[in-house]
This record gives sequence, C-alpha cells and structure tokens, in this order.
Amino acid sequence: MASLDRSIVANAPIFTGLSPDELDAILRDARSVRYPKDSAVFDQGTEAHSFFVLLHGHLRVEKTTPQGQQIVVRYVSAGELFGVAQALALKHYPATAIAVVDSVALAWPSTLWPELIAKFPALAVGALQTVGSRLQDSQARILEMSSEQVEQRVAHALLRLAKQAGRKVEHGVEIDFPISRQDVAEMTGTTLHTVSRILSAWEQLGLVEGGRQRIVLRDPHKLFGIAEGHGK
Amino acid sequence: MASLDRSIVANAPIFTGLSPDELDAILRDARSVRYPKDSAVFDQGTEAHSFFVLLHGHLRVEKTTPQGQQIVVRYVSAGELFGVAQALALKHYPATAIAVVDSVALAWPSTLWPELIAKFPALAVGALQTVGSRLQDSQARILEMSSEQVEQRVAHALLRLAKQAGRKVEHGVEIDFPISRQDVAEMTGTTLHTVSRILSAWEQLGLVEGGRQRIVLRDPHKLFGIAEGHGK
DNA sequence: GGTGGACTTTGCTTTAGCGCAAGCTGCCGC
DNA sequence: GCGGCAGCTTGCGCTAAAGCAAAGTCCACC
Repeated sequence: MASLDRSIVANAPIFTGLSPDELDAILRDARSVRYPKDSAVFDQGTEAHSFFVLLHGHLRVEKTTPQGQQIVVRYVSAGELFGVAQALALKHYPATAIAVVDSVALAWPSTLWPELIAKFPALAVGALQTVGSRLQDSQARILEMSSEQVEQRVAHALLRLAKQAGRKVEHGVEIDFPISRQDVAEMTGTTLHTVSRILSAWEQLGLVEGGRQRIVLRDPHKLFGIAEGHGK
Repeated sequence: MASLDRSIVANAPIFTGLSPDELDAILRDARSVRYPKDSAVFDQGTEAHSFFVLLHGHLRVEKTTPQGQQIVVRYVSAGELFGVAQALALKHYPATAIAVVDSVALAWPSTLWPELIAKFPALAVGALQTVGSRLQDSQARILEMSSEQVEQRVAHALLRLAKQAGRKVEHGVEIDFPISRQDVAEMTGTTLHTVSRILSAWEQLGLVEGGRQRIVLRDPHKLFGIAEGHGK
C-alpha cells in the first residue's frame, strides 16, 4: 500500500524533477487523509490551512456566487496537486472540493509551503506548470462558451471527462465516477433540462448510454464530430 | 527615463521580494523594445522566444479558434509580466499580444528563465502569484458567463477596465486606451451589435459617454448596481 | 477639403435554449 | 416490500440576444 502510494506520488507531475531523497523529505511532512464520498475536503471561503495531492479517488471542485449560482470548476484525479491557495497568495480557498467517490489525499500544512519552496525550487516550477495548465483550460473554456453552441460544449465536456477519467467498458468508455446531468450543466454553463434533452437525443442516436449519475460514451468519434461543429 | 523605468520595474508585483542588487542582475539581461500602436508583441502559435514586463502602454491579448472566432483574453498594463509561456511549459505562445497604444516592454530570452529561477527563487514565487491571479480572473469570468445576463457582463467588464486603466476626467472615468464595441463584445462573449445597443441605452440614461473607440463611465456606482443585477 | 474605410447605430426577424410545470423511475432506507 | 425522494425526462411558451441588413458618422489620409 505504502509503495503503491509512492508510485502515484512519484508520477505526479508536480514532483517530477525531484530526486527520490528530496521526495522522501517532502513526504515526511505530509499526512494522509481519507475523505468519504460526498464529504468536503475544503470549503470555499474558509482559511486555506492545507494543500494536497490526491492519491486515490475523484473530487469535484465547485465555485458558488454570492447569489447562489454554482459552477463546476473541474474534476481532480489521482496524482494531481490541489488546494494551493497559499501559493497564489490567497488566504482563503476560492472554491469547494468535494469527494465524488471515497478518496484519499496527502495533506501538508500551508505554512510549510514557503519552506518547501525554498528548499526545493523544483516544486515551484512544478506548481507553476500545474497552475499554468489550469489557466490554459480555463481560457479554452471561455473560448468555448463564447463561440460554441450548448450541444458542442456538452460534447467537449464529455470527451474531456472521458479522457481524464474514462474507463473502458464493453461498448464504450464510461466516466469513472457518479456525475449527474446537473453537474454536466454546471460544467458547460447551461441547465439541467438542456443537458437532459441533449443526452436523450444522443441516446436515441446510439452515441451515449445514460443512467442515474452515469454516462457511457459509445461513439466518441462521432461525439468529437459534434464537438467540432460538424455532425449536427 | 532610466530611473522612471526603474521605479516601474521595482513596483512590478513580480519583482517584489527581490533586493535591489538582485533586481539589477536580472535587468542586465533584459533589452527594452518599442512596440508602435497596432503592432504585435508576439503571435499565437509562434515559438515562445521571450518573456516580458510591460514598461509603458497597454496591450490587448487575444486568442483565436481554428474557426476564426476570437476573444480578448485580457488587457496588459504597465508593470505586468506577460508572455511567460516558457514557465508554463509551453513551446508556443497561446495567444497574440497587440499594442493598443505605443508601448515599451522589457524582454528576456525564454532560455534564460530556468537560470533566473534557479538563481532567484523569489521570481518563481512571484510568477506563481501572477499566474494564480490570472487563473482567478478566468474562473470569475467563467462564473459570470454562466450566471449573468449580457448587460451585467458588459457592466462588469467596463468596471474592471476602469479599475485597471481608468483615467479621471471631467465627468467620470475614461478608459485610457482606444477600445471598440467589438473589443468589448469579445471580452464579454457577445456581439458587437448587442454591446452597441447596451451602450446606447446607457448613454440615454447618462451612465456612460461614448465615441469612436472611446468609453467614459459617468456613473460607476449605478453601473455597479447593474453589474450586481439590481438596477436593471 | 474631399473621399474611403473603419466604426457605430438601429430596426427587424429568427431562434436557441431557458424557465416553468408536471410526471416518471430506480434506488435507498426502513 | 414499500415508501419516499433524488435524479431524470419531456412538453410548452417565452424571451434575450444573435443574425441579418442598411444606414449613418467620424477620422485619417490623400
């Protein structure tokens, strides 16, 4: 088990560029925490006490407006760094992270971040790349929301989910955690109703297969066509 | 002039946490470049040869889809770091930066980034915070696009522009560089036509004052009300 | 001082997708 | 085994805003 965790950690992009010894030193300060399904790892607006690397499971990161409107910022998979508010000079978490399946994460106290950075500059470089790739994702999403129809956006979202957390099953690729129509709506800037309609239509065409909090892509290639604006 | 530049650089957030000596060492490797109005500092997709700090002027950063749809990612003001593709592990610039007024920037070869980081870890920390705050902005924008009406989004955009690059004038705050209705549309994910209509309506109400590539906010407070969804 | 093009305004038509409402279904807990 | 409810589907009307079209207006350059 410990060695399994080790391999996940060693392959985490954030830790590339560190020697095994350095990695050990860093891991000594971490504690491992279990988060049961549907529990929060941290809540938007609370003090950013820790930063994390996910060892096992999946998290949904969501952000809520003062008016109560909510969006899904992203899903976190094993090996990813998250909750680095401190590194971005934020005192409070800018979003809420919820375990969508039973999950395990390594946690470090935020106060340790400056020390760790000072000792291991490669960490800062890794963090920069992590945050940078999230920035890319966000901007891609803005571009999508400005230029694409809802149907295309939903197709894109499903393809991205499948890529990040897809599991091969008999007739396609299943998204490997429970995800509701509402969640997809909050990822694509639309409503539960519209997502439901779109998925129903696709199910007719044999492109996807649905169910309660369950989505299987049966024809990713054709979905890609829709995402790119052909198909339809 | 040199000392004027010095003070801009010294106050740039990216350089906080560096001693004057360190700053000098870093500046020795930079060259200063003039970009006349409407010229490109770099183009989306080209090799990321340099990274920059803007000394004077304003840039518009825009991103284009393969299909030709375009959005304005952000505007860059004096003192800001930009073009750090290399730090995010990108080989090519992910967007195009255009001078909207005659501008001057300091430029470093991208190849120098790893050395500088190694010598001055504070730089990595600064860059992380810069990129982090851009990530915050992008996510805020996604939230806005998912939950707000066009009118609110335009109000938000104008207020942000005024905050970042506002100049006090006789009856209000003027945005300190030429900006077209089209540009505002590309910032808010709408069309030229809709922006024009909204600004015309606001002009009727005395909230703004328009003109060719010119916007003056006459009643920021009331605009804020609209942005928050009251007013209407 | 005139002319062309870039920028803007404005009216009309169309439509994607939202909001509302009602009903269905499969799962979980008792 | 049976409620009950969370999640899903579906129909209908409505509206914000996009698309289309046509005319102004201002500026820069000749």
